[in-house]
Amino acid sequence: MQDQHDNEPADGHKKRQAKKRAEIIAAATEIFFREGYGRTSMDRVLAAVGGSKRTLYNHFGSKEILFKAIVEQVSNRVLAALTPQFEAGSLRETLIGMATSYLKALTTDESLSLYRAMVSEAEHFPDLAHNFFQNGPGYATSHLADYLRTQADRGLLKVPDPDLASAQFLGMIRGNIHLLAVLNGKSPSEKDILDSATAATNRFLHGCVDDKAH
Amino acid sequence: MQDQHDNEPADGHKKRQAKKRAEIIAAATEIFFREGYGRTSMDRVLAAVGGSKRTLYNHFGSKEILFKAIVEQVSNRVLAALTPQFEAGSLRETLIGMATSYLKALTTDESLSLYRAMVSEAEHFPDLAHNFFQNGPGYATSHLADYLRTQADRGLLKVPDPDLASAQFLGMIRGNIHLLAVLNGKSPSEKDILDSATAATNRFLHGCVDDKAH
DNA sequence: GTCTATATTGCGATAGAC
DNA sequence: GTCTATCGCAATATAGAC
Repeated sequence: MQDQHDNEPADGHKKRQAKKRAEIIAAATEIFFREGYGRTSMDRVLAAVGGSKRTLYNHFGSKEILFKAIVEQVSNRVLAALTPQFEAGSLRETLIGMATSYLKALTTDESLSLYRAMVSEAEHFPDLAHNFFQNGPGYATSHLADYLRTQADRGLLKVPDPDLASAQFLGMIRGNIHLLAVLNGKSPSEKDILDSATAATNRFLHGCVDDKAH
Repeated sequence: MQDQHDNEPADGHKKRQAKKRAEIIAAATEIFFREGYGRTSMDRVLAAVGGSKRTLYNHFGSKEILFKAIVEQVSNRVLAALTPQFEAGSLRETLIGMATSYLKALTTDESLSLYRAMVSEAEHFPDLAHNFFQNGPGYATSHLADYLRTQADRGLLKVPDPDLASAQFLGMIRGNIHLLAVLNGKSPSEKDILDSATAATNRFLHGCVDDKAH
């Protein structure tokens, strides 16, 4: 290979670099989220991914940088799934479907790990914690609020403050299920999720819907 | 037997020991909760409390033991305050008062620190995490459930499953306030707390109360 | 590989309580 | 004076960031 310009690596080189980077992140993610930031050592990461120390530090200049890269990558996977998805159907059916998918996304292994990491490291990585809230729970709240607002405008709901109502509803959906999963390290069953979603929707609606039934 | 058994040290010695123990715990609590378990070193604790390493290890044989002692002590202070307190008054007033005191207790600096520590270390101290849930959120839930059950028996509430309703209500009270406080590290204002408590109660009641008003 | 940090222990001296 | 808790300092061994 005599010829490629030294400053312009060919695609193959970039690909190899990207592959290595992905391998490091994949291996490190598992360790960082299982052991926590403090207990995770770069040596341990290196042992898992293989290769040389030099390579590891060429990709990620420090432990903090590696951690941030991990969080960013996992956030992109996890937080998008938190956004409420509305299917067609009655108001009640829509809310139950949304609540189910929200609770399911929230209790994924990866989601629980990210939550633990953000709560643990909020003080030392305030920017990560801030982004986590904005793109995760915060975005889900305001997105659901938009839906509630449209339904309120149609007279189907009585919610003077859609953002507040949205946060209430999401909080009710989580109930104790989320915290239990966080502390126990195991996701709830499908049945628990569906039950909680249904019950939360019923209680939320019967407090919001204009109840003129005699 | 003119005096105490030879194996039982006199009161003065015990008192000095107890004082030192309290000093260690006080200094260590601040560091463990601010820095997290992993980042906290015994040397750092020692520098804060002063004295000798041997004394530290005589009181607490290891870092883990010290951490457990801290969690136990803080739990006793914090978790008791989480238990819903019911004052006399109408159902609505009672629930608002309960919600307010619950949310206030939940967003204390110490309560937030304990929450972070338990979430962070749940995997490595599963017994602590289990006790935390049982004596904290779990106990609060079942205690409120008892109250809801009595009100339901009197026909004032329509709650077929008081435990579920209790978890829903408490989740609604927390809304996003608790997570925001956990991630930001600062407690919400009195106004935010009272507003959330009132709004949650209103929504909860209008979904439970038998709404025959035409 | 290097250099620092860290958990844990040993031991003789000291000071406070009886 | 006799306990007993504490102190100060050194040492060991291991791990960790870079």
